[in-house]
Amino acid sequence: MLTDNFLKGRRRREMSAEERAALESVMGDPVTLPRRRIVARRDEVVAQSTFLVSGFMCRYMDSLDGQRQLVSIQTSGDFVDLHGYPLQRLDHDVATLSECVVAYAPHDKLTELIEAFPHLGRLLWFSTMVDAAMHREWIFRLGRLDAVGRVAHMLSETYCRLHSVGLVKNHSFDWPLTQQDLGEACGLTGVHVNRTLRVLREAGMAEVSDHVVTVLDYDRLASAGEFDSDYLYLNDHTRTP
Amino acid sequence: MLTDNFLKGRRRREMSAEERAALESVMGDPVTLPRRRIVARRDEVVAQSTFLVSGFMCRYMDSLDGQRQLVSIQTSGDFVDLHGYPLQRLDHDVATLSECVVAYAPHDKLTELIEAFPHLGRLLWFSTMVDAAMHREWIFRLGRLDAVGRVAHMLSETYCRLHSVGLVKNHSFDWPLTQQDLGEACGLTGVHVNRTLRVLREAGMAEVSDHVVTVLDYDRLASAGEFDSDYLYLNDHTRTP
DNA sequence: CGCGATATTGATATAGATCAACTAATGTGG
DNA sequence: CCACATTAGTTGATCTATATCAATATCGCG
Repeated sequence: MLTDNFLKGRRRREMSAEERAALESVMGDPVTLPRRRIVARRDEVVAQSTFLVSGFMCRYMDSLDGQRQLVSIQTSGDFVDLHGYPLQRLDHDVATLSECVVAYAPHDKLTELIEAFPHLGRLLWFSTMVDAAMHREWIFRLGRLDAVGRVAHMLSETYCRLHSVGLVKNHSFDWPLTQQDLGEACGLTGVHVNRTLRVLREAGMAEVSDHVVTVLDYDRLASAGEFDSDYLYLNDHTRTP
Repeated sequence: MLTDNFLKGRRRREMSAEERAALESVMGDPVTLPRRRIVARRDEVVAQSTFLVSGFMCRYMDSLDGQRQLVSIQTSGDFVDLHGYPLQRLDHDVATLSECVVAYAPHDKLTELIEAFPHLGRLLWFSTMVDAAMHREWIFRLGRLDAVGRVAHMLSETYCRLHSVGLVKNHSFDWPLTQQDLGEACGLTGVHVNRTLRVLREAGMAEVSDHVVTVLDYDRLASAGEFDSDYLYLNDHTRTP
């Protein structure tokens, strides 16, 4: 089903078959989007939210001089702009990083869904709160870690998230971001990301090549990024990669 | 009433008298907390959330070498750790910055409240999504603004938030944070915050003295911080300070 | 084959950190 | 009420991580 990866591997995922069917029923047909496509713009009034079935998307904000700051990266199973449901209008832009399959959930149907299944409503709320927890971790990363720490933290986070939905094979996962993109997520220039990745590679922690990340030594990578996956609210089974 | 400032000045505040009374009824008696008191700790399982009636609180995370990063500042009318309701356990610490009056809302009562008043449930969700929008703006601030921009943005944000709940008088508001605290919010050292505040003061944009911030030229301050209050989701009446 | 995008490396510049000293305010115990 | 300790703020000198600028290399693709 389209929503198979929704909250997969997370604590509190307990969702009845009935609830899952109800959630699935509010989704429109799946749509394939090309890479680097803007999906929603800041200030836009939104009447539906995007569920990411597969691929990578991001949310970002641009500064006046055109510098871009990613504020989140979304992967398979994420309800990308569910934030737009209570907020009604977006405070950031949303775009694809790779080719993506998405399904749209109209907000009026979400309202019906939540009134019929209050517990499912709390799960949806929960999923947006995990996003907020990731935001907080990004604030910490930008405010208190140096370049090596930031990149190590970013890679550790992505590794754990993708592991929880079964998208890590042989310690590797697809990674459609350029070094420039990674810099825009970590508050660094593309050039410095390049040098930082070399440090991680030469230390035998992780390497990125050909749009695939391979985590060579998770413990040391996580340690370099002061990373602890607690804030992802994964369940015991998927928590340790 | 205790919750008078909840969502005050925000879009979508529409709350019926019945809803407001119901919200008020889940709050315990108000409690006064001293300044610099830790209220909740990371990893703690939480069974109640803290509503901030008056004063300043913060949420923060410490790095391994003891460096602190504030991830949010909470002011009167904020449901400080409502995030803990869907999440059940916290990913950060919570403390007071000034003497505070708070009221606690037990989570089991919140569940009853939301099932009885689904619309009120969406308002609570909305309030946590405004927090998430602020998190995103903090990510942008740390990732893309220089020291002057970060501090200008922080002061602009606080000015608008306090204005919306009526706590700005004569372009001034109480500000219990030290320069060190402000640095911990902006990813700067206390020393550099000092120099940065001097720049803002000498430019005639804002000054901080004796724990009071006075905004001398809001337009230039906001401009220096690339600040646009959209993400606070204020209504038309309170939006322009 | 050639062109735009991406990655890599080197040289130099700079914003902010760090270290250090001093001042001003605030509080506390004798 | 004063002596002294503690905390917060201020300023200067120096250091360093990362930005910036520049050049070259590589790769996928029309």
